[in-house]
Amino acid sequence: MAPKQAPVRKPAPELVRDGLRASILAGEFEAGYQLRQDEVAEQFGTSRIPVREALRQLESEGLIVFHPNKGAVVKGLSLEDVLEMLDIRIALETRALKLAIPNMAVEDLDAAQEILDRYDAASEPDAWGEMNWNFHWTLYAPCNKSKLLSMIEANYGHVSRFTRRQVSRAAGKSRPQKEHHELLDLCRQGKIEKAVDLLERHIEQTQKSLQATSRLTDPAR
Amino acid sequence: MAPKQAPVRKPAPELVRDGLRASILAGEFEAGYQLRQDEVAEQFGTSRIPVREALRQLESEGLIVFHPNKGAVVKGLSLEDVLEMLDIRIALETRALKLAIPNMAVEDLDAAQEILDRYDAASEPDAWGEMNWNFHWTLYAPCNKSKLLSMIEANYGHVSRFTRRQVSRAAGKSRPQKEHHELLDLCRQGKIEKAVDLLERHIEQTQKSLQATSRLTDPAR
DNA sequence: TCTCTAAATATTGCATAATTATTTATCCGC
DNA sequence: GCGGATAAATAATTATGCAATATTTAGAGA
Repeated sequence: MAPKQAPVRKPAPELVRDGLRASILAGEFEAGYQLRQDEVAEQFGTSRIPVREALRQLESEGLIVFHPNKGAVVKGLSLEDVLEMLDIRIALETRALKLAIPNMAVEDLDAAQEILDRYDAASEPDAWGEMNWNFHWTLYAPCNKSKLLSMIEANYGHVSRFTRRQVSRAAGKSRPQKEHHELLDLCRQGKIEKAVDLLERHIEQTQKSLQATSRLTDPAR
Repeated sequence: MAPKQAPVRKPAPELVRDGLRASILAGEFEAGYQLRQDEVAEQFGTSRIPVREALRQLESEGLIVFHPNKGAVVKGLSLEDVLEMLDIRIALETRALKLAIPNMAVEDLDAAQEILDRYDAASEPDAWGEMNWNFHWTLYAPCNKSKLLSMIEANYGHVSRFTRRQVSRAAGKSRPQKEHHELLDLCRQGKIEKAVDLLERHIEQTQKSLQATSRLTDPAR
């Protein structure tokens, strides 16, 4: 039997879902934007049926909201919502870190170190976000818990959609980066409790930065 | 203007989704059971279109799995999967407890106490599960984080589908219940760190019980 | 009897069509 | 002009139908 490449044709609903999700997370739509079904259908070259299935999944993921008989709109998040998602980041990521540290290999630590070095060298704030996340992810991945990791990824995607530019600039680079180095050191030394505590404070710092910048942005609310 | 009751008719996909989810979580289907679209549609008195939307949502929730061109089956979980979900319980619930304790009112503590008293009096293991969860929930609810709480609820639903009978019987009543009393005391005294630590160990205990009973159940694997 | 193949059957996937709800436009009285 | 009712247009929702894929059954040959 020839090792025939499985002719995997992804079902339409999944293509639409993945495409829309990428667009939404990339910030291509503003909050409240209405996703018209025939429009999306035409864009993906299908009928509205697969589109509706995709939209329902994105609804379950919390990216859009369905209004009965009025369609789906891209979900907006309040400051409180984002702060809560940062609490969820703390919850999930501290657990992942705790489980990951005993499993960390030298390569994992080296990879994290390398990211930090590049981070140190980088000057444009726009690049910080991605490197920041790569570093965190490198620390969590060794926990080897696929569901936990995918929840972390999904939650971070939501958060970053709203904090992308704001936080990294506001918080600056030096303080978070200092904490990153400390965090990596603690991982190296296997100091689980201290590392977890630091990570918690590290993300709480993001909460504070966000609150501070938001207070500046809309002082009335 | 008359205070007319809004004639809110829930859309079909949501009815089907909620109905199927309840059935699955109640354990009415065994893992691997195929949910035929015609069958479900007839059961709910609709066509297959809303059913497909409901199934897609349940897929996103992790309750079923879609196999292209073969339909949807109720998802089964391995021991590792359930243990991982208990890790997620620890992650989410320790955070919720930490945030809840400063907000706990006397009524919250009294409600929790009352559940424990009824728990002490109950003799049938089948009732333990629900009371156990009511107690935990009462401790988390004051955190006032709706998304965190709904994640906790969803995750617990998945776990309990597989641990319902197994764990509560295997672990017995006395040890978990002793920990419940301790936990409530720590909440009363506002000892956040100690309470969180105890909760973590409490759920880890469930992991151990589960591993122990599973080792007894299928010794080969 | 067993196995392989092919027809029959069942089921999914998706497009089209019909229905229903909502929004927008138009008209009329004031 | 300004409401307010009515009609047209628009969009969402759901039903139906058909093609594609998978599964089962039946039959032929060893």
